[in-house]
Amino acid sequence: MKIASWNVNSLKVRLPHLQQWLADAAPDVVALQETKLEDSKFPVDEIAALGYRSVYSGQKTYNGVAILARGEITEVVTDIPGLDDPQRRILAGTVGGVRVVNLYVVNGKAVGDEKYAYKLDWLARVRDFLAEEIVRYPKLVVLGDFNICPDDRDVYDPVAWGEDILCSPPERAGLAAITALGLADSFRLFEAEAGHFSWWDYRQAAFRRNMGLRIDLILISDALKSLATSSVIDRTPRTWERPSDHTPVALELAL
DNA sequence: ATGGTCGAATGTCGA
Repeated sequence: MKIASWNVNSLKVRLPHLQQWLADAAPDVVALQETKLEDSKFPVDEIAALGYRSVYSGQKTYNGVAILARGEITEVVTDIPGLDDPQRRILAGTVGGVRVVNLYVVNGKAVGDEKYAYKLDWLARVRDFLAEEIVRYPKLVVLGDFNICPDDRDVYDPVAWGEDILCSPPERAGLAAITALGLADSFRLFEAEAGHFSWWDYRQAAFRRNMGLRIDLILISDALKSLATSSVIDRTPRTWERPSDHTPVALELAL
């Protein structure tokens, strides 16, 4: 089973890339972020034509998450229980016995900004939700755009970046509180080296210069760790014409 | 030193 995550930065603009990538990479499940589409405008038919079912929780202009899968997607959840949040940033579903939780974590703008406070609170709420999910669903995958670099290996210039947004200690602590539930950063099960990124700014020719960050993560529970056979970043779509600023990441499970 | 690029929208914000 191949499970992927991709922040498409507008599904309307990126639909051709998604169609191409589904055909090339043939994932069983894909979590999308920043679809920026109202549910009534989700391209269900175009995606069905490629053999995928869709569930989605969208909003106009901002945010929006979706899960596409070859199999049936059940037990869908679109909100953190108890959190009244109009921003569409979380979507959970069960596919082939695996619980998939798709996250579009708050960016936060800058350390100290009110959006930063919202980010830290949102992360804490997600942690509490996942603490319940992992009990109910031992085979748990939590993936998406985390908007946090796990450590300095995930930053092109960690000295220059310092403790700014996406790398501040409270953000990393928020992520650590989630991994401490028993959720491993699957990419690091296979690759220890620095310099592997999933996002590059559109400005300053950042992709060409590999000035990127690894902020798109696939976390897996202990029950799935022994089944993981690879976890990679697929840079190819970032080389295409008019790309998303993020490129897909993908996990292979022996399931 | 400061702004640089996209997307959605058509001002300007969010990333």
